Amino acid sequence: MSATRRRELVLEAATRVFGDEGYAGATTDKVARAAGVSQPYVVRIFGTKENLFLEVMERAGNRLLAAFTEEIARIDSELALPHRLGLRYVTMLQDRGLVLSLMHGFALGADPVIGASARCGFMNIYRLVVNEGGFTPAEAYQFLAGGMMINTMLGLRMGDEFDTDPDVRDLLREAFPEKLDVFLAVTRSHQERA
Amino acid sequence: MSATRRRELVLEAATRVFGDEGYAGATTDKVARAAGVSQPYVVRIFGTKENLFLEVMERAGNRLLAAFTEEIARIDSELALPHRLGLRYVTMLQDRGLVLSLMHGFALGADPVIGASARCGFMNIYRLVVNEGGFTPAEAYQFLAGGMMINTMLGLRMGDEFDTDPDVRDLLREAFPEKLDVFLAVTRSHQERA
DNA sequence: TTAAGAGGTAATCGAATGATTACTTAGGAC
DNA sequence: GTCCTAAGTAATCATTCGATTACCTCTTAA
Repeated sequence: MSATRRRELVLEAATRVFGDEGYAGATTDKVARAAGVSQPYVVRIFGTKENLFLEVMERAGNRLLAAFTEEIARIDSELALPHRLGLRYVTMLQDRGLVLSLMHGFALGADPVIGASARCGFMNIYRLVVNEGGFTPAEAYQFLAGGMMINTMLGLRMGDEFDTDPDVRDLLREAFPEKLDVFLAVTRSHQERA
Repeated sequence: MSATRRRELVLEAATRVFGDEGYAGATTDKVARAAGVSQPYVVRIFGTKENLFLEVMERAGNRLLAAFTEEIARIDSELALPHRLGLRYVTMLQDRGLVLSLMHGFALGADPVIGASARCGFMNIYRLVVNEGGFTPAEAYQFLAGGMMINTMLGLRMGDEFDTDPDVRDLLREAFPEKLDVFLAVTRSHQERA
């Protein structure tokens, strides 16, 4: 297999593993197993585990930027842009580990190199919705806050309790006023992992 | 020193360490050093590192519940309750690592034991503001989303860029419309750690 | 035919880490 | 005084993990 294709497969696997276990909790061996290659090869492709995580975060940030950019460019919709971006974000939860890897990175701001990259990635989203999407800072804040709440619901696997706790049901219905089915489907697909 | 007092000191130290490094990234040795005791003693007090983290999360959740409960009981204020709870939350950021430890736990929902505890702690807050604070589910959602956004700004150490990036300034002014000074003070006190 | 380079792995190493064991010390109770 | 218990540590162990080294195996071009 070509090196670039293999590299992409490893990045996808790493995204899932880092999303589940976090930076410190994940191991290069778990990533290698998930990608179907040997552990030394993962290290050889990316140099260090830290480098691999940085690439995972960068890739995730770029995917979000690309999706939002595409949505901003759409004109064949009567829905308001914040609403459309929110729907688009929920759709992206199906890309397993994508936003969870970012969330783990967002909690590691104390790390000099990971923190700097995470701050940069976050602000790129902010700048996009303000500069290209025409959001006011207040609108951008509200949009991002909703995103962080969705991240938390995903990270907590809150969907696992949807059927057992009526309060969870109420909360998730607020967090996902339209695409609750998508979130619950994502939850179920994550459960199959274990 | 009495065992209970020592135990409390270790819990405080562990809260800071787990807040900075996360569950997997933290080590019992770092906690021990921060608490001024030996590593085996930390293990002996709490049995396992996982147990220690669970106690840190539980303690943090209880502190939040206590503060919100107290604020809900206050009647000598003309401010709306969501507003007062938000101010109270920002005040609690001064307790170093408290909310960051929770945030790390919120990203570990895939872990069977940590995840269950984290979900429980989160829903306890939700239930409090709904049942005791009289919030509608929509109000509770908005309140919690703001909290998750604040957690993210703290985890990212976004305050470090307040002076260098005007977009960061705009965003933080939205996230902390009143107590921005408190957040920036917390940021600075965290920097002194390194 | 063969040499060379790309894609990949097995074996292994050193450091870090959670946990265990055995030991030490201080302070009452009798 | 001495015994006993609670508080605490030094030494150490087994495992795990990231990284390194040496090697293997195709394909391809001269």
